[in-house]
Amino acid sequence: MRDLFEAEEGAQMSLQPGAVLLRGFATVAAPQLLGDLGAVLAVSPWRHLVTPGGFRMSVAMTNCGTLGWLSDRRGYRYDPIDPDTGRPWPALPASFRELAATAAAQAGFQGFEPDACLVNRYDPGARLSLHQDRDERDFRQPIVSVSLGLPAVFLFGGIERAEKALRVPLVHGDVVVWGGPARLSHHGILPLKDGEHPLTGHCRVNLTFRKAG
DNA sequence: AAGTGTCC
DNA sequence: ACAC
Repeated sequence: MRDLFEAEEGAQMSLQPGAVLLRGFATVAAPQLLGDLGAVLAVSPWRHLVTPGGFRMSVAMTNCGTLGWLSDRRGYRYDPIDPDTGRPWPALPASFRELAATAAAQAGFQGFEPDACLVNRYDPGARLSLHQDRDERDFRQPIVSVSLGLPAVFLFGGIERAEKALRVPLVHGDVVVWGGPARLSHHGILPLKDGEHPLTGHCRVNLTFRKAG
C-alpha cells in the first residue's frame, strides 16, 4: 500500500473497506468554500459547545443546512434552529453541496444530498477524541469530510472503540469519505500543531457533510 | 464520554 | 493506553 505521507495530489486511497481518502480533491474549490463560509459565519458565528459531561469542546463549531449538530448537557442531537440566534441555520451554499456530492460520487456513493454541514475550527491544541457519528437517521448515507488550512493527523479506527486507529496525515484540500461498512467507524483528530496557512491563518477548518434527517 | 486524568 |  502506498504510504499515506507520500500520496500524490489527486490520488484516491482506501483507508479500509468503505472509507477513502481523496487527496487534494477540494484544493481548487477551497477559496470559494472559505468565502462562502464567511457568509455562513455572518449568520451563525463560531461557538464552543459543551459535552453532556459538562466539558467545553476545544473545537469551535457552527453549522449550515436544514439541520445542525449540537451538544449540550442534555446530549447530542440535530436541530433546525441555531440556539445562539434562535433562527434557522444558514442554508448550505451551492459550493458546499456540489463538492459534497461530487466527492461522495467519486468515492462510490451516488446521489448524496446532504442536509447538514457541521463546520469545525481547530485552533492550535484543539482536538476531537475518538468517536462515532451516530446521531443521523439513515446510516446508509456516507459522511464527507473536507480539510482546509493547517494540516492535522486524522485517526480512523474501527466499529469498536478499542480497535487500533490508523493515523492519517491530512492536508489542505483533502477529502475523506466513509460509508457502507465503514459508516460507524470511530474517528478523531490529534491536537493541532501550530502553523500558518495562507488561506486560514493559524487554524484548520473542517466541513463535515451528513444526511441527518 | 465529540473529554479528562493517570499510568506505563 | 485505558479507566471513568
